[in-house]
Amino acid sequence: MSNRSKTIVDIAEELKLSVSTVSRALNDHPNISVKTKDRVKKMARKLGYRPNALAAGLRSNKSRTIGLVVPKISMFFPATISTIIQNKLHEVGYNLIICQSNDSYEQEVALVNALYSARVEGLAVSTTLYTTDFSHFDIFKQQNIPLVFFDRVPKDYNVKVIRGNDYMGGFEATEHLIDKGCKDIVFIGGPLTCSLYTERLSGYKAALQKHKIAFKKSRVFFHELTRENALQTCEKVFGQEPHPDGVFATNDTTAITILQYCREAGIKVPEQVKIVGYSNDPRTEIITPSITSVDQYPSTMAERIVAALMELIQAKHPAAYRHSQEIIPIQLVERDSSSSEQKKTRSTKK
Amino acid sequence: MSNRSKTIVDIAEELKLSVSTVSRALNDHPNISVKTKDRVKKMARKLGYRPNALAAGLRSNKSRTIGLVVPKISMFFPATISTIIQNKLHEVGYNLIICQSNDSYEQEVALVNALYSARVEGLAVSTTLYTTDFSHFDIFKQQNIPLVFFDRVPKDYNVKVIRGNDYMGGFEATEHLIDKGCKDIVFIGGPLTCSLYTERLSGYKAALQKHKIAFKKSRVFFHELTRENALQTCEKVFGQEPHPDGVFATNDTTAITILQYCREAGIKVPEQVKIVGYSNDPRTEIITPSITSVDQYPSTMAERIVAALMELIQAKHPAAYRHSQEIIPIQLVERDSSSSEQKKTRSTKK
DNA sequence: GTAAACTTTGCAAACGTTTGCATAAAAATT
DNA sequence: AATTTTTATGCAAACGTTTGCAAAGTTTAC
Repeated sequence: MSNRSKTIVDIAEELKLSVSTVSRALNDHPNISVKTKDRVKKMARKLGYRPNALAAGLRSNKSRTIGLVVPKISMFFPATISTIIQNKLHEVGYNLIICQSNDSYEQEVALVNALYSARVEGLAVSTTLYTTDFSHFDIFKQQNIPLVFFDRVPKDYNVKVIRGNDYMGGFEATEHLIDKGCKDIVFIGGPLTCSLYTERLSGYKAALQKHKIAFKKSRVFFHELTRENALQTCEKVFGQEPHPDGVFATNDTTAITILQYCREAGIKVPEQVKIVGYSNDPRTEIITPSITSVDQYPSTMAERIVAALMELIQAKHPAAYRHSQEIIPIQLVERDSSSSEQKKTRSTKK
Repeated sequence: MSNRSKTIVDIAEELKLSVSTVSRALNDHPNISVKTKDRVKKMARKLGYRPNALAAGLRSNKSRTIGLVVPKISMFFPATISTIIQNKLHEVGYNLIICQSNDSYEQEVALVNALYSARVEGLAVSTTLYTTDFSHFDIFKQQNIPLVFFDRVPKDYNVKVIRGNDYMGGFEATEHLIDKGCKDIVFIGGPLTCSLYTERLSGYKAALQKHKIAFKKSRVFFHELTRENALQTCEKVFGQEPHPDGVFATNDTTAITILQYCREAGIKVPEQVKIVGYSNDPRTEIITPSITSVDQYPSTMAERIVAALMELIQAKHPAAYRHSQEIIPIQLVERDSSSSEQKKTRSTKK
């Protein structure tokens, strides 16, 4: 019993055709007659033929595969982006290899190398918090393989970038708090090695300045935006008077943690302190009081990423496209955590 | 300027060695002297050599890649599973291709074929809600490629299965409601084509029976467990008297929706109706009142999946392992939505 | 000093495709 | 009827590795 899996050679022999004809027939090459195509396809089905993508990729240098590297696929924003990218790519016949760096630089390097080794035709990346050396991507630039950075993007690396308007996000979030009456606003950001947080910080500063509020170094904090770190910062911030009257947390996990801390500590939100988060994680809508957050339109971003990759893959003179920046607008979603109205019966969103 | 990327042939020429020696040197084959290995590796670095996984995979029939198919990577449970699988596989030098079927049977078939075409060395699958024909997996069985189903698993397809104890989950959730005083418990499940829901339903029925509560057909509902469908069911259930005093929702999105509906409609949870969800989605802990849910230990499951794949890959006589079932225990996590105590000051979990 | 054993390297085929070029056959043009 | 054009097919090399086998070189054993 021949357990060996069938190849186009088997089809060719069975039909007394050459392998080249079979190959072309299966790929719907225009030079092959309809009759032959039918015969070949029928025989392929009969023999249970399965194409070997490795062989095809090796020979043609086209793997029909895209690589995606994100910090963590279980976080809301990257998860949403990944979902949509995958679906869009599937529509155009590309496979996606999703990888997560776990915010480890070493893992990112390893993954990028592995993806190159797999000869992906394009790469989309949101870097770790600590990636400042981008030389592991050089090979992609050298070989002219489409390379798109999104969300967390390099600061000084000439490449295609698609990112949210983090400056505006920071600005609007802060100004919103000011509009609602805050005068003493804490900023909690991730490490400044990461593009996102420098931008959001700039926006924060600009809003303060516009409204003639002094920037105080003691009111800004930087650390990985985990629950544990957020709690520590809460201890510092609320451990001594005067309490701030507003907190701008640059991710939603942090915003949620602060809200819970305040609830526990008997600090009323939004009456005593108002909170704004970032990313519009579904949890912000569910918690009580619901949390104002900055929506980054992940689906728009994902669509743009796929579009950019496809453009670059099809481009004849690719170099031209490579160094542009696309900025996706953001939108502040106002909820109860920053409300200035009298508290009224809470209403769930329809 | 030679832009062509370097191969082991280039290294061999440079060093006046044969390609076979170079290949073996790079793979740390024991027959190669340490001295040669060093020379080869140094030269590889110098030339900027990058291995071609397609070529290696083609020749050796070992792609060092695993495929994963889940319904949707942005949902809590599959996202968590994917994250851990990816990390575990990375540790042992395997790549992972994550795919989502979007609960479409056609897409599942297409993805499975693509993964076979990519010659993955193993496949882990959680099926769509509607997969009842599993013939697209036959090729993996025929070719003896490790195949592991998890969570949503086939009912009549002889294969390795790792799943949560959904029967017990259904039983404990229901019994818990009964213990808390419920006598009229609504069950909301997904389509019965999916293994999960038949099991959970059996558990529900068993708990009713044990406590001598009659099973009423009018109190069970089946539909895709989306927010929209949950709202419709709410209309039916709460649109007429008598209201049930308990609801067992077999996923957390549904549980959350019901809670919000009740809040809106002025039905007090848990006083008038108690709610239990399924999966222990982080949102259940955050919402007020927090929702009792069944934890499925996704990390344990993910670890078992990877372990099973690795065992199967290394197995000499693979057939033996193939048809076993592993059942991961579940745990009911009690929260406020099913509490029978007097309402007291709400306390956030530490 | 010769045989046996071991270590290290090389030869060449193989993996399953794709593709440039040549060619045969058929159709269209003169 | 001869020539050109078009259509359909085949030949053979190539993609970059891995690997069974042979062989050369070195060490060990008697």
